[in-house]
Amino acid sequence: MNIARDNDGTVGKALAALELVAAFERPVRFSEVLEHSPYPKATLYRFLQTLTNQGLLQYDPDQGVYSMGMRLVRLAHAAWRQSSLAPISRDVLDTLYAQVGQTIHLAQMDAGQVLYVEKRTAIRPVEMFSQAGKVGPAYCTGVGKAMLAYLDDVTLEASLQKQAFYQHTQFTHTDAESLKTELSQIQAEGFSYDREEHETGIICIAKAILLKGRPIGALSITTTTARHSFDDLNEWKQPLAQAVEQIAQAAKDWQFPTL
Amino acid sequence: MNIARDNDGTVGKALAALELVAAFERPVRFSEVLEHSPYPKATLYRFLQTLTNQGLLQYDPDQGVYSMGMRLVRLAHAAWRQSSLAPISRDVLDTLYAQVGQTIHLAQMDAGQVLYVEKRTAIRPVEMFSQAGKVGPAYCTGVGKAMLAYLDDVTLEASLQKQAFYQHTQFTHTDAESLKTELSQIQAEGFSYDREEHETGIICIAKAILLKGRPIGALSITTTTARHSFDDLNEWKQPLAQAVEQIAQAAKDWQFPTL
DNA sequence: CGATCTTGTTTCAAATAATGAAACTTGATC
DNA sequence: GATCAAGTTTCATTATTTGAAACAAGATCG
Repeated sequence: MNIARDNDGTVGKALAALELVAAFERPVRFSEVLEHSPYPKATLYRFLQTLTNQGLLQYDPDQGVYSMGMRLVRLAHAAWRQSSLAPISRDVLDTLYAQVGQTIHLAQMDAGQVLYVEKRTAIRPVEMFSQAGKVGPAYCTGVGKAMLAYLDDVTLEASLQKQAFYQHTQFTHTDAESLKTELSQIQAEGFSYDREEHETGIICIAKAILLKGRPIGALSITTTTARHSFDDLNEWKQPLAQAVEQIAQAAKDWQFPTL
Repeated sequence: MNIARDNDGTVGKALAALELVAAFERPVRFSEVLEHSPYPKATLYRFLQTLTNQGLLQYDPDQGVYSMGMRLVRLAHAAWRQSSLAPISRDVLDTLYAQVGQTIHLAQMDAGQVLYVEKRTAIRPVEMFSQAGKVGPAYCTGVGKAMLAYLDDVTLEASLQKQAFYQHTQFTHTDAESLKTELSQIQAEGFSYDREEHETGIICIAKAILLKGRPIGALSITTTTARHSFDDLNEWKQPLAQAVEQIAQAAKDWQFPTL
């Protein structure tokens, strides 16, 4: 519809408070949240109390700290099952994993960011950034760029606004222009690559999953420079494309809600 | 600090509307939600709009249906990481699984129900929200009874009120009294059993994870009557107890060295 | 040992947002 | 082209939220 501003009344503000707590990634005192909050003391206090009552937060009286509530996990389970690509992609991912034996990620777009919804880990898992439910940047990941490449102009601009363009490595895109140039190439080629743009030594090949021409997700095969060269990535083009096609087909049959 | 009623204003009501959608377990039309809703048309309409704006719901204009939003998955990831037992239990579960080779569940209590936060199976080692986030009844599962057995009287009564006592099988407890009797035994013995109370042919042994005398979770080893007898379950007592002890220890140490 | 600071909680009148019956729009159906 | 169902908007009324300030409860200090 329009820009997701604070026109959502009390609910929007309460959720913003919830995000404040989430951002800490650890249990927090009331005063800590207050420091980072735009709301006055009493207001924030009541928000946290309401959220706790509702099970969206947990309060530990011993330590006097708030942490994220388990009700979210229950709700997320419903979300994951009914509107992520993950459940319908299960078998396809298993097959693809059996074929390539590398780490596989299935991701979707969420608020300009990449949201990982499913994963298959390599036999010897390299300890790296990613888990289902985890979010990552779009501008410097294979799956992120794959999806960006197929967005319509309006949505793309909105998404680009949200990119941090933080230079994680020497290969990271640091501005929208150079990223856009690559997005054109990706659309032309149909495949997207992460050439150590997010983490040194980590590379991947990715491909967008399209429904009615719009990207509903992306699939990637990840490896390390220690084990494979950039050229090696192309050997997975065929199985990757096939898996993407199968998921797209399944999504079509499932009448998956478009973003 | 009292019964979680509607004293949570707008936020509580909006979340109730979200639960309405979640309960369908599939994308729903506005009118379908309305039928099950205590709110008038216009009110519910605005709730769904707000929730959609906030990414807690997704709206598919083509089909005119609402489904659960991906923002929940993102938030749940934070909850799962920072306040579930799952992350700190990882290694312990791996070890236990290697020892017994049976399906393992790690659960916590949430609103009188059992919330599964982690699982190990032979087929798929890492499944996040597909299995984690699932809820089950407390009165007829091994993990549920294990936790109930250690609740204080007040909390226990509140939890018992929420049990459905639906007779899943011929072995299911159908009233609070018979359940209470078993809870005493469980507390005395330290172990809890599911003797086909939830599903015919499925049995398990479970043990509560205690912190300061209070149950913070439970761990179970599940098998089938086809493969094992009730007596066989006791062979896992030792490794199960050890795993529970290790998780309890990890939870204790996890008390944050306040920054 | 009382004073002072820090952190968390409650109060209450004013400001704001939520409410819901009813009217309206849209699109499908006969 | 009339009828019906589903979804959306309006607007005066009502109820909730708001936040400065006062208050309580520990800590820490002189």
